[in-house]
Amino acid sequence: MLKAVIVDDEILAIHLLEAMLMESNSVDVIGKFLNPLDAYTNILKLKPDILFLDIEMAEMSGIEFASKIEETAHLMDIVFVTAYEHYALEAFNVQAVDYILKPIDKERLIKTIDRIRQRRGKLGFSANTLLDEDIKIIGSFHFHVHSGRVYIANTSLVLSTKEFQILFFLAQRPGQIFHPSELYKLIWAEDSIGQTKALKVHISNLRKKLESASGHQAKIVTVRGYGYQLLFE
DNA sequence: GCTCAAAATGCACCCCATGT
DNA sequence: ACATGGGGTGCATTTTGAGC
Repeated sequence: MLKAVIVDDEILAIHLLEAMLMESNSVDVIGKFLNPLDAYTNILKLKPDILFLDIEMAEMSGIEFASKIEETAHLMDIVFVTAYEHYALEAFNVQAVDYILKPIDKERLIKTIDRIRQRRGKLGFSANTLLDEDIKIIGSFHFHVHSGRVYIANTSLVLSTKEFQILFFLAQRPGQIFHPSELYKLIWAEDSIGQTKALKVHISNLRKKLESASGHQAKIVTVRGYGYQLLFE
């Protein structure tokens, strides 16, 4: 049974998430906090496996909270729960294992829990194990967030920062099509203002690297007039 | 802290594919 | 045939990191 702590400044959101976690029969909620400052002082004692964290809180943002937690010796899997998708990249920069949008979909939550359990099983670590780097398994990819490396089919892919961000973003949403300007905005966190040439160059480089490493296990497909999507074989 | 080299990123241009 | 969208290449600029 995984131990979880929920931090959210809305009591209803906490109750809803707690109920869903209890129904999953695989997660035990050992702490609930409305105030992130209270949570911070207690979380090191509780030593949870998973931390469900709201991003938009009055006293301290979830991103800021996660950064503070990262500085401690105890590593836990952080799952951000928010109503806003634009926080996604920032969230993953602070070791988020997953990112769930409100209103929470129960099946999506179960998948997240399963993935965390699988990951912990694979890596063989318990709640108090210190990892060298955070590994996120998506499809046939293993993303090593801290080193910026990606492993696919036992082959290591060396990517630049932007290439990693693009691939990481697309891999989390396989089959979903993103218009170049939309993708640019999400990765660069600013409007492309019609300038997506840079993105095209990175996509081109990624394709070459993906093909040499994985053959056709995963590829970035252009849907003419609509955008790019990542497909797994 | 400075310098220099390497890597990353961005941009311009050209070519190709597709739709009309 | 033409217009448009997309991909590839080469070069310029910026950023990063190592060495001193």
